[in-house]
Amino acid sequence: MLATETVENYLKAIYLLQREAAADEAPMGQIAAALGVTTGTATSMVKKLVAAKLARHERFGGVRLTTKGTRAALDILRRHRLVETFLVDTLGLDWSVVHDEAERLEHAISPMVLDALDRHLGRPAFDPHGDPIPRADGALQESEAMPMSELGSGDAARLVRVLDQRGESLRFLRASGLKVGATLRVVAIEPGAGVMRIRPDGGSVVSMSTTAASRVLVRLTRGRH
Amino acid sequence: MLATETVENYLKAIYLLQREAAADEAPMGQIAAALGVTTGTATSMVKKLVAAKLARHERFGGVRLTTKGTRAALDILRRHRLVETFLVDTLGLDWSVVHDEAERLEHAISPMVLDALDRHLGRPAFDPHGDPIPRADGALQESEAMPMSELGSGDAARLVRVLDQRGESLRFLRASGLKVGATLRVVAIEPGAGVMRIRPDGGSVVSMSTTAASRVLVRLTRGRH
DNA sequence: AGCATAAGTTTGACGACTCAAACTCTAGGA
DNA sequence: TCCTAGAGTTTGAGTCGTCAAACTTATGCT
Repeated sequence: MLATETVENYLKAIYLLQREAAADEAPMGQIAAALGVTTGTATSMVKKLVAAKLARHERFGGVRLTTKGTRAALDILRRHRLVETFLVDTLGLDWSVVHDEAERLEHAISPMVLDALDRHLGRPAFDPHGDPIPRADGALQESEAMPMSELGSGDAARLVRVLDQRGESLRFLRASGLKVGATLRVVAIEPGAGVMRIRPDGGSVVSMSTTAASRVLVRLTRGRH
Repeated sequence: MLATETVENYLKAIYLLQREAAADEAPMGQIAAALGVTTGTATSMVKKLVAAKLARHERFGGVRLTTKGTRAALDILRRHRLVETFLVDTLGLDWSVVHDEAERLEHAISPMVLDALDRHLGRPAFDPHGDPIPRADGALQESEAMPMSELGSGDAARLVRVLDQRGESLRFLRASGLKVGATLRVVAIEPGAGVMRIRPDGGSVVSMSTTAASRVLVRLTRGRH
């Protein structure tokens, strides 16, 4: 089906950037940045993906995966997220380190090992960061959630997903008692300072920038309305 | 410390061939065969290992790892065997398939994951084939054992290690009830035919060539003397 | 409209790993 | 001793993924 480890990385990066981008297209520069290569390198690799019918691209435009490319990207994402779940649930590693580890392991997992892993973990639907794990057939169920930054003062909510998976951010959240599944309450909002104050249940109040809060997704349990 | 996946594969192959070879040197042709490359390729890679002080080699001679190379090879072997143990013990895969899977995974395991895996498995000393797992410091304890081919008629023994790890051989052994830890008895030996007949405890008699039997190691529990 | 700047593309080169094929050495008969 | 078969080496070339640097296009500001 698909080829090298490098190709897998490009597909995954394009897939994720496409989800984020407004135009549903991944800009070449961001693909390059995501992979840590020069834009020239990204351009020539994308050319290869296009030749393999994994992506579409026109000169000076954005990159978009084909159905085939999307299917392959979801397969990689499935491997990545199952491996992360395994590293946290079975091996007990901290969620702030598993992303990088999974990045390496995801390419070495065969379908047989993947299925055994899935079974061992009880066929989980979400990984430790709350990201949905694509099913083997490529189905992906995003969970309903809103950015924590949109909560109002006094709102109570449950944390369901963390989008920013840099180790630094994850360590801050864990240290604050903000993990997936935790409930919390908005104590105060200071729009001028761009800061909100949050109290996780059973923890003490922490301050977060609105920007950081916008990358944490929650589900409202009791609104202020 | 060490470099690419390819280099790791060469080191592991040389280490294993060196153990087997009479002269404690790995012949170039066998290195090439083990890695599935031409001898020309092996020659040039070995040249690189020598430049990195991982191996010694003189023109038209055999290859021998340096202390540094041996240390690196043991590290890879540790990863390989721990992964195999994990695949069998935790994920429940059959021992006839885990070798190839571990071959891919061993290169993607970081020290942190390796240690977590080791802890999760209870710091095992042997893998599912009975091969000793090198310790993190490079210590390796070979178990005392003799080839099953050296048993005499009527001898009882426990199977402690399987050297031939091709899927075909392992499937035969498993189907016969001959797994690591099993006890067995030699029913008959027919030197002319080069065949011995074995009865695993709780199983029925199976025939094996002396050659195949020589690659199965046992510990005598009751001799015929 | 005109132009500077940011974004993307192309080109030429390189390192890692590989092969095929020509070549060289070693060792074991006759 | 000589010669040859087998093992090993060398050379030239190719693929993959990468970079640096020269070049092209698009965009947004004045």
